[in-house]
Formats: sequence, C-alpha cells, structure tokens
Amino acid sequence: MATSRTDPLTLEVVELIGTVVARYYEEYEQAAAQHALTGAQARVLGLLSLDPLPMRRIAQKLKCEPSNITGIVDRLEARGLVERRPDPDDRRVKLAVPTDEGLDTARRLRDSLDFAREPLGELTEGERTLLRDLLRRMLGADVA
Amino acid sequence: MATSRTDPLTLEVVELIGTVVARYYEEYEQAAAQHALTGAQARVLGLLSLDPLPMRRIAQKLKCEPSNITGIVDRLEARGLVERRPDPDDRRVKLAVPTDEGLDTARRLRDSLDFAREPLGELTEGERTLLRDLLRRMLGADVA
DNA sequence: TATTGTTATACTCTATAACTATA
DNA sequence: TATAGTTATAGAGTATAACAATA
Repeated sequence: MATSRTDPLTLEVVELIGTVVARYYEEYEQAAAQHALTGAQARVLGLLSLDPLPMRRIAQKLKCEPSNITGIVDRLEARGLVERRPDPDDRRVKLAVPTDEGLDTARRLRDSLDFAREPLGELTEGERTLLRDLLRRMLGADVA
Repeated sequence: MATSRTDPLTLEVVELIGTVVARYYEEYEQAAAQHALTGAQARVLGLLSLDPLPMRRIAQKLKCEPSNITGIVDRLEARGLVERRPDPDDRRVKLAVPTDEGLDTARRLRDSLDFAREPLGELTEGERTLLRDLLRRMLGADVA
C-alpha cells in the first residue's frame, strides 16, 4: 500500500479530479434524463447493451444488492427497452437482454455524453495521449 | 463550442475518466458510510465545514431543490453534527453551521478519502504536475 | 444444501407543489 | 409581491431479511 501524500500538489490534483467527477456525474444524469431514464436505469441499459447479463451479474457490476436490480429491470422492461429471457442451461437464471429499441436508446445515450469529449477538445492530440498514459498508470492493473 | 471528437484516443480517455469517476464515487460512499453518513449527508457536511451556509445556498451548491436540504440537515442536526442558526440580518434565513463534532467528523472524513491520493502515489512529482496542468486546461475557466 | 431471482420492508434522496413567515 | 424555509406527496434507489424455484 502506497503512503498517502498530503503535499499541496497532490491535494490540488485530488481536488481537480473531484471537480471532474462532479461534472461528469451531473452531465451523465442530465443525458439520462433527456432519454427519460434515471442514472441507475441508464447505467444498467448501457451495461446490457454491451452484453446481456443474468440479474445477479448486473448487481455485481453495479456493486449493489441483487434485489435492487429487480426493480430497475422491471422499469426498463415496462418501457420496452429490456427483456427477461430464461437461461436454457440453468432455469434459475434470467438473462436481461436489451430490445432493439433498448440498443438504440443506449447508442443515443452514449452519443449524447459529450462530457470529457468537449473539454478534451481543449487539448492537443499529444496532450490527450499524455493524459491517457497518466490515467492508465494511475488506475494501474484495472485497465492494463 | 468545440466539435465533439470520436477518434479512438479521445474515446479511450473518456472511458478512463469514466473509470476514475466510478472508483471515486464508490470510495466516497464507503468513506461516508464508515462515519455512518450517506453520500448526500457527507457532501453537505463537507461543504458546511468550509463555510456555514443558508439552506438555499446549500441547494445551489449541490444542484438540487431546496426542499431536499431540509431533510438532510434535519438528519445531520439530529446527529448533533450541524445546527440551524437564525440570520440576524434576515429573519427568513437559517444558517446551517457545523458543531465542533461536525467539524471533527468532516476532518476525519477528508482524511479517510484516500482515493486519488493512493493511486497518485504511482506517479512521480513531475507526472503529477503534468496531470494537474492537463486537468486544469480541461476544466478551463472553472478552476482558473 | 446452496444458489437465483423475487418479494416485503424501511430508509434516504429526489422533484413538485402548496404553505408560513418574513421582506 | 417576492423570497427563505418548510411540509406534503410520490417515485426511485438502497440494504436487509425471508421466500419460491431450481440446482
């Protein structure tokens, strides 16, 4: 475990990252609302648009209790964006699968997420490369 | 308004930032929970620990409706972490002021927020300076 | 017996609208 | 009239515990 740093430079970087986080979150919620989705619904739909998943796996990805996913998928299913399908290999499992409309909504949601694309326009290609490498190193094994 | 970029490099940086945001949020909620606070309560307490504020100003800072702040401050007040004080200049206004215990809790909360301090340990001082400058440029006027 | 998904419950956060006390 | 804070209400997310179906 690395020693915590409290020098002014590190504290400023932490504060800057906090600002990025706040702005990203805010813009994500706004983008979701523009598609009449809550943040949680948008996150689940975005996840399923990459790959259909059993209910339990969704909870693991979102780091919440499986019982919560029931309601979120209920609401996405009522909107016609997601379907529950039985898993032929294990009849206990239900796969949550996006419908065509769900995939389309997920795609438009991604396109409307201008955050960090617009601010990144302030940087040159070389600077974006530098930023990418620094973030990769910061995040370590997770993105290796 | 800058043109949105969809080149692979920019998309990767956006995804990396998304990872940072998810991890930061998760760790913030955990740190709050360790002090028996919700995320919203921790954010309000952290804000007030810098500067006591009228209820309405808290809502503006958190970008939510003023009616929500009533309940959050109610719960912080019930815990003895915050007090409502009348504003002598305008008797409509109530100032939310952290108690000594509230200030102490806010300080310990900040100390336990190791996020972005620990991962930043992976970077040299020169790299942290570089990251700081890139984030400043990205965020533009907000942090000028 | 263990696991998957669900239900039931309680709490918190959120927005909206109506209310009160001041200004 | 306008503003600050509150209350009332309804919807959504969250964790916990108990349950049915299946493994």
